[in-house]
Amino acid sequence: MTTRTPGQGSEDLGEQLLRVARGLRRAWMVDLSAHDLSPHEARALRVAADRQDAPRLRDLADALRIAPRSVTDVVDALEAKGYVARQPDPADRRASVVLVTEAGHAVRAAVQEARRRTMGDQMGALTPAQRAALADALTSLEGTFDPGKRDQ
Amino acid sequence: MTTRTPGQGSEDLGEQLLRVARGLRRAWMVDLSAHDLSPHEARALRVAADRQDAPRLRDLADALRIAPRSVTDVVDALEAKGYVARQPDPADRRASVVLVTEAGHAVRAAVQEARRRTMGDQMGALTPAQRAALADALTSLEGTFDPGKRDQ
DNA sequence: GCCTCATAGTGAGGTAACCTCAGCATCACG
DNA sequence: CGTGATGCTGAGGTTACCTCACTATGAGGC
Repeated sequence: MTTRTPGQGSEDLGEQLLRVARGLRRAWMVDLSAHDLSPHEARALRVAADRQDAPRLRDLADALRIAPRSVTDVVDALEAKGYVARQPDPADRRASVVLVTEAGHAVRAAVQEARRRTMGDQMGALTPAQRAALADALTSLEGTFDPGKRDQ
Repeated sequence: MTTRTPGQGSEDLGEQLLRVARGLRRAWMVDLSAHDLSPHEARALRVAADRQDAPRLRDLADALRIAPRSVTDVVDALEAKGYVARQPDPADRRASVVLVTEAGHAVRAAVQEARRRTMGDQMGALTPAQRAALADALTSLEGTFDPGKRDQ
């Protein structure tokens, strides 16, 4: 907590990490807006596309970490764009499941490709050794968080 | 972009970085909400406190990267809490400068200390070598962004 | 079978944090 | 000393969340 101690250095390091993350996120949002998707819409689309059994709205709420009510709007938006369709859940007549349409799979693939390319561009600035060291440090940092946080 | 590629690996690495950043940010917001400050309010307070010449609202807008109109509300909030005071700019009667009050300096110090401690806790999970490697990689990554982005 | 309680989704309405546009006061300059 | 730029703010809109209340179901106890 004094002069050039870990305390001070850590603060800077954390800020730097946040700054870099902001840059990555900004680039990501540019990719998304090119496909006219909000971050939540993209994540919902991804979750729905990645499961073999179509998720209920409730499942999306959990995955996106937002209130169930809010998922209704996200799915409404995706449905309006023709990327998903609601289908009654055969196992529970209260529930709906979210099916990804052909168009939905297409944009989801396009967005993923854009993301891959953008991230590749940025991470390409690192040497393999740097990438390995970064991964190592990030993995250690992830251990400091509440382990009950699922995401992406 | 080839076989066991940076392409795929980079995407994961970027996601991991974003995930870690999300954890840091979450902890930061907890610190902030303990002092009843929004992120923008905290940043505005910091900018105003760090300059020796009190900034105009316009300067805060630039520092926070939000529209000038939006700064009015941020400063309104800080003023309502007694942390800053508007003062007419002696050099330009159109403008106001933002002065940090005693109470403002106090919370700003408290928040900074909390941030330092929180970040120290998280970064403390790393060995000095990991910290150095992380800083090195982050510095390289920062170089890939548009260099015209000032912040914090 | 029926009653009760929990759960899935949504309508209504609220809030926070942005934005743009218009307007006023003031500045800077030819 | 007019003309156009600049600093701030009122009015009002958007987005992305939220809670609360409601309907339709499901599921367990008896």
